[in-house]
Amino acid sequence: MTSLPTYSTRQADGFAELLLAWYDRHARDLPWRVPPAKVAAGLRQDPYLVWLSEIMLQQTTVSAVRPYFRTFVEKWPTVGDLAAAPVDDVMKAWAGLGYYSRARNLKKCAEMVVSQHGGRFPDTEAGLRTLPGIGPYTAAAISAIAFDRPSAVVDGNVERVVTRYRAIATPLPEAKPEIGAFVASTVPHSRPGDFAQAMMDLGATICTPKRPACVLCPLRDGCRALKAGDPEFYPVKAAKKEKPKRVGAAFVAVRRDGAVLLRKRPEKGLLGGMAEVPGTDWTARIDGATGAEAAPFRANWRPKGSIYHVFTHFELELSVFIAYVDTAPPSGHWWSSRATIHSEALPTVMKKVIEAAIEGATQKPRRRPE
DNA sequence: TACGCGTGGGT
DNA sequence: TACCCAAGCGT
Repeated sequence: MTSLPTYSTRQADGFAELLLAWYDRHARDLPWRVPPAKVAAGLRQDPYLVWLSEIMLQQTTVSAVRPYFRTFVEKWPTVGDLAAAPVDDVMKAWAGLGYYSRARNLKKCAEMVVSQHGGRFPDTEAGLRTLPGIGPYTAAAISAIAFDRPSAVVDGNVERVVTRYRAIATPLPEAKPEIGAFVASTVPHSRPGDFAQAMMDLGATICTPKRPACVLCPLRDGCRALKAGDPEFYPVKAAKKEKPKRVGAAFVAVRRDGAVLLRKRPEKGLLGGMAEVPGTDWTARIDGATGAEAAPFRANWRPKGSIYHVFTHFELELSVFIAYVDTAPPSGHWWSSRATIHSEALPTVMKKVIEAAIEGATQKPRRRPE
């Protein structure tokens, strides 16, 4: 059992004050945020909007989230609206944002808030942690931002800011407890929500992964990494694994009126519950079936080149085939018309496939290292 | 604990 | 180009 360093008030002295003063001048303007001046006037963000934005922002950039957040708030202005929505509608609205289990848990969570909490989010970290999709980070963020509690909010930005400020050379994720201890010792009992958001804004705009703008940083005087001359050295991370390559084939069946044949992927696992065109399994290159002979049914399949897509843990090359057929959909499949295809729950990789088949100037073979 | 889980943008 | 990265969670 290793003991964490205890941070005296003096070690973190001034940290929160300097950071908050900076935030008062430089807070980003974000649609899900109440600006510091309004927080000072007593305004709090709707916990539903804080939760929705935090789920969307998990491992996802602000620019990617903006349009989705707007759409969701328009479609489902309250947690009750979302709880009452068909899950397929939620998946369709989430399509393209990635990490689709977030969308399923979002829906489950909304239902639980309504059925078990009277339509109000729990206002403590422990209570929030009982809900699906809410982990340590998100529970702390909601409790601080929506409920004004002094939770230690630690995300990737905070990890970077703190490992630099304290010159913590322990690699992540091993360093997380030490980072958490520092944040817990530093978070102010006044303005904890602003403090959390200030840390994240600092990490996103000043204390960036590459070429941090230390000259503009409100914490530069106390930053040990800057003093040592190489802030970019931090945070130290464990080595990454190599991404395996997989291959497969995808078959775009098109009806005379332009409708495309779709089916639904299994609820669990990769792209769980999302729509796809029929295709082979995605296997290691060795014995992958990637030709027209692997088609799910007989038709005049014509090759339309291939598409390339990178997932978190593997690279995928799909050979694309197209055929014009006019039959009843096989069981479990459906025809999606030109009008509905754009609102299906199609992940980006499948949009690439359909694009290649239909718009398809055959994609120029991409050169990749073997 | 380590892995499975998307996507798009930056350098 | 080939990485790296982004407000993590569930198992």
